Amino acid sequence: MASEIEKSADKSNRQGAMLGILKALAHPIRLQIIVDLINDENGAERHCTSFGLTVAKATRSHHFKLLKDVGLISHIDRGNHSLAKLRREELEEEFPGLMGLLSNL
Amino acid sequence: MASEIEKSADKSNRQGAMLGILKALAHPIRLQIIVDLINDENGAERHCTSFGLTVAKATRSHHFKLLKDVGLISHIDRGNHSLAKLRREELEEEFPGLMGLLSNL
DNA sequence: TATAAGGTTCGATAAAATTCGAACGTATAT
DNA sequence: ATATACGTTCGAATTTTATCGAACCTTATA
Repeated sequence: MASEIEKSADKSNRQGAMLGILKALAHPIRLQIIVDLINDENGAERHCTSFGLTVAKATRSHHFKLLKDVGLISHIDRGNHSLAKLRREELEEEFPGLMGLLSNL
Repeated sequence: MASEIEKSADKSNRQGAMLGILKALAHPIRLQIIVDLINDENGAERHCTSFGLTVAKATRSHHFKLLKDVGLISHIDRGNHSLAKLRREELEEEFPGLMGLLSNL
């Protein structure tokens, strides 16, 4: 059973996690990536190069790392190939409505 | 009737508006303000000083201006007194699910 | 094995956001 | 009318993000 303190901590972590997600989404490139992934078929895996980003590869890598660090995507690294996959179910489970909110853009 | 181009423009503006909102929410102080307002009773108006923020008044003013500029709150300025009100219905109309998403934090 | 093709990391630079004090403006109260 | 309280604006300093080239690493291919 959770004490008041634990519940409060949960709440804080939850808000912190949401803050991280909001920070990650608060950039046009990263928002576009997530919107694209949401509108893809469920479970789709996409090459990092398939989003038509017009930035240097170091910058692209930076943005994908950020999205991965906050849990928006999982990143399959095969050294040569890099695939991005939306963590759809996990996100819907933790923050119901987030996917739907971003799917209408 | 909307042409394809107009629909595309709408889409882009919509995403731009959402990007602005995400940027506004991507700061702990501003997120806390909005979460507090959401959990208040509908239509509540609150003094800017009632959120317990520990920043200088210039900083506080800056954050509230940002929230107002992206349409998250309306700002009633009486010279002396400053009240903040969540634009709940308008936001729910334009971005269904946003209020609900932030109400569970 | 050697070569090429991607992706990541590092270091430096540029751009954006945050913060605050000071000056100013506006309303309320004495 | 004067003083006080509160909010905004301005300017500067600090901090955080974003960006890119170069070097490096890993896999695939000749």
